[in-house]
Amino acid sequence: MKNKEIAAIFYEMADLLDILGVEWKPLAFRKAARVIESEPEDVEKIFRKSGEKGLKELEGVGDAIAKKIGEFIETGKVKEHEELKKQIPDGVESMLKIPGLGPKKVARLFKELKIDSLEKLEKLAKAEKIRKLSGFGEKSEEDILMGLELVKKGTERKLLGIILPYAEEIVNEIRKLPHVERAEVAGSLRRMRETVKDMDMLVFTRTPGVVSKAVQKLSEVEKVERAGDTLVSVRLKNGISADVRMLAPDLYGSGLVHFTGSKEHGIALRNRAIKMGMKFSEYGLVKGKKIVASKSEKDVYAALGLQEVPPEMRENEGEIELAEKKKLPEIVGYDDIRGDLHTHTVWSDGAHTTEQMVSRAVELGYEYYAITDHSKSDVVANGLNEKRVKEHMMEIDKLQKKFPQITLLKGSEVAILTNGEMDYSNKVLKELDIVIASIHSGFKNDEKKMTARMVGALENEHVTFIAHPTGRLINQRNPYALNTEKIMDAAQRTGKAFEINAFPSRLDFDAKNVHSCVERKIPLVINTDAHSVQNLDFMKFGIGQARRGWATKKDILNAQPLQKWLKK
DNA sequence: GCCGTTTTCGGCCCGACTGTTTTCAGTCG
Repeated sequence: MKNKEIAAIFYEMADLLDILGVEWKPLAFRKAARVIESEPEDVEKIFRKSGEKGLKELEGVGDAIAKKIGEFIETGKVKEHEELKKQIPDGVESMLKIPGLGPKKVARLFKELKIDSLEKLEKLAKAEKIRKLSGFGEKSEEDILMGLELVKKGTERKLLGIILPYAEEIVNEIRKLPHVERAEVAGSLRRMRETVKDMDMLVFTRTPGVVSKAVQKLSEVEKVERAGDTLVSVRLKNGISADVRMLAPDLYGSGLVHFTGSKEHGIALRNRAIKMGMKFSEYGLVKGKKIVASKSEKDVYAALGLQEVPPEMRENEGEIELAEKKKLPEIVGYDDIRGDLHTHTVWSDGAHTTEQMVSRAVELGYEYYAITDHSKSDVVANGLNEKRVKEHMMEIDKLQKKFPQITLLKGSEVAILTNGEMDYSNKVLKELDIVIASIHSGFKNDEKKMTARMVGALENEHVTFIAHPTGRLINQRNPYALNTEKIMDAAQRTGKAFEINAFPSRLDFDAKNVHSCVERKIPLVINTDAHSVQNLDFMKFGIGQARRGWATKKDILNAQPLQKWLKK
């Protein structure tokens, strides 16, 4: 799959063309890059099958770009890209990463001061040489030096599961401020993207100036970066930035639509408005001087002739076309999950007892709940041998009597060994209600071997589903070398399910793979993989990914009554 | 460079804030 590589080249070309001062072309390259990046089909496949003509079917891809894609597939290079790179040193391009420096300023720093590296930029900023350029001043130098620090610290995206609860806390603080009528989390957090760069929040008030000042004084604020009457940008104590936008209460709907994004979804909506003789911004859907819709999101979409699109689907990946035909899927809701099927206790590497975990499951209102500690070969996780499995089962039987309101399922997260066999014999597996198959060793196996291990597990009649199927850990570990097509084929053949693991650093399968499963009608389960009572609250992050992958209730086994899907 | 229910040429989403300006360009989301 070369889509990502090709997109990266076009993104880079756009940056380089920007620095050269070329107009509009960068826009076209970025658009094509975005389309290619999010295209589920392999563009190489498209090219091999139907040539440049096939590529041109893609939105934003015309003659020139189709030709470049073909060139990359054939030669591994794009000549124009190589030539651009010769004109602009890498160091110049990397200056774009500094907040406040865009293509115009970077071009001038390069041309007029011959700055071609971040080191040189730092040196000249410290030597107060940059302020001599017209349009730059003392503050510009300060900002550059601060920006350099940020770039050095790394600009890694933060985990949804860490940031969303924090953002919700802050929004709750804001709701308590005087003159605030409503406040909401917006942006990529509201769309439940697996990682986020910053927080967007919306505050609805009739006195934005007053609220702006109060927000700047919140205890979590470390530094105010920008402040106006409608927007406050702050850096919080945990190092993340937050944009707080103030709007009139009547603009609740248009404001939320605008600031929830995605950017691409927003652009598509605005273009649609223009075609309908209107204009759309956070200030409402407007015809001439008359506001047509602004109060609720539903109003705004309706006035555009669309069904209301759930935030998680707003990526301009076909949802608008479906909303137009009133055919949006009814995606799974945050209250639809009836039980968690992947949880740990102190019997292996969990922090809480079986009883503590079950009590919390009851509090969460689950109908059923599976206890699935690690199997014997996962020694570091204190995996259970056959004897302890039996003992744990007896404990679960006792707890079942104590908690009749919930159905307890005896399970295990069973390792798929490097030789492809399951860690317990079929005789043991047969005793279990839920058998999770997962890979915890031999991460470095090649694609063929790894795929075979997974397929083998899917073919075992006792296996219920595969946990965290790609093994990726966000920002820490890449997915296993794995042919996901082949394991999905095997799941289809055997009727087995895949997990959407809701653990913040996993979110595995991700939304893209979820979408493939939904299209192939492969069942899914959403689980927290909780290792503590608190972890059981991770469920919503998994549901978010399911919704991003357009999964409906009937695609998710544990959104359905137990007897509908559990054999035995 | 792409694209077409105002266009095969001439547009290309929209608005806020900052710094360096004396009215606005550049950057950001």
